[in-house]
Amino acid sequence: MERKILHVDVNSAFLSWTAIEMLKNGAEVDIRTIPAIIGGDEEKRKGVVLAKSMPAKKYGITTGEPIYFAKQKCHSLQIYKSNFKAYRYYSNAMYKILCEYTNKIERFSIDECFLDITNFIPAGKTDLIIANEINKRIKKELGFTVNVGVAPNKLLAKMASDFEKPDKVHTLYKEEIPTKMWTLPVSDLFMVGRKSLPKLQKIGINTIGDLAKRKQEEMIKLFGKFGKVIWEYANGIDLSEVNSEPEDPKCIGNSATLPEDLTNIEKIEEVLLALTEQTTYRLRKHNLLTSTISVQIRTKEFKNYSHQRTLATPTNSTKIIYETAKEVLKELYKGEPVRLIGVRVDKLTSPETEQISLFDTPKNEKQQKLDKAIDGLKEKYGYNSVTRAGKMQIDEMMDFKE
DNA sequence: TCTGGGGTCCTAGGACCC
DNA sequence: TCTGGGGTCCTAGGACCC
Repeated sequence: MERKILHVDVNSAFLSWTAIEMLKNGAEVDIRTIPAIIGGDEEKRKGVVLAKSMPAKKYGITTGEPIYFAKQKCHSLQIYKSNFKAYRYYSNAMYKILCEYTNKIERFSIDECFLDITNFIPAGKTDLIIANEINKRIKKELGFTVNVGVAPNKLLAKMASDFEKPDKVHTLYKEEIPTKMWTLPVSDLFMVGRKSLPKLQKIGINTIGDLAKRKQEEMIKLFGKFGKVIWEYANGIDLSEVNSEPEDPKCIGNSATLPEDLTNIEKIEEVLLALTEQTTYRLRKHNLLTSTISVQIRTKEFKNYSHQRTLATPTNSTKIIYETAKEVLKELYKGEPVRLIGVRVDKLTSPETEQISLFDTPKNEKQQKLDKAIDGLKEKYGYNSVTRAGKMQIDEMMDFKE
């Protein structure tokens, strides 16, 4: 049986949400109607475009590019800060509306959802009618616009929602693939990015149709598993289910670009501590343990290095994870100026399924109690209410979200 | 010129085991 | 001097997504 899948995508999400938040607070201009972007702080070297208005898009401004470039493209460009608290609020409000249409719904990101409405289409209605209803209701009730893609699977629904924007509903049924999708440049295909585009062009693949018409074996030979995936996507094949069960994360990490390059190991360790505290706090909030700790650095020259270490016993202890991270950093760091530091925990497991290691060390109950107490205070009074000595400035330097 | 931060998945080489 | 094959796990790096 053919499925009925919708993909709902908020138009210029961060910018739209900032716009309605500003209007709510008495702003006179709607920043959706002028060349504007949401961006990081250039002075703190976080200056990239996170979202752009439609007028800004007309100047050729793209998401992810340095604000410095964006300004050169448009001298009157207005720049606004992100507001994740508001974004979460609007994301949840939208999700709540979408839940009225099906219970098979997946939050793909803060501003995108997949809905499987196959078994939830009332008599007399169609998938397209429901898509239009959703589009109108969100605009009316929440004040921002969305694109909705209507298709028999997730990939096609996502491709459809990416057609003309904003505030549009598009279908991409099987029979529409040749006319609506194969004519597009291959870079428009989901998963074809900056690096694979030139490789595809080199072998004469310029449109999604070019890719679809190749032999699958040829793509596998040239690109391995990735080749199989993009060949299937080009042919509109995607059997993946809309997954309504939020899964446990596979990894948790925090990283920060520093306002200035650091070479002083003590300073680098201070930042590492702040990052480790964020990461382990989130790890405990998920009620998970980790057994692999990795540290990442980015140099002044934008070279990335990482090292990791696997522990015999899973843990969520800030102390153990920080001590490990420090050791990993020591073997990683060769003295070059550091632009970014990151810490990440992998191989996450639930305490219930924890294997008792032969080499298990007695649990440090005192340390566990301390972590728990600090978490409680952060929960109650805000993340930055409790800071370890010597890292106050660092917390201010990094915008903690969540 | 300037280049965020949070993730997922894949690959390739090496260690180690049977 | 030469020297298997299959499997798992670990590590470092990278592509891609929003």
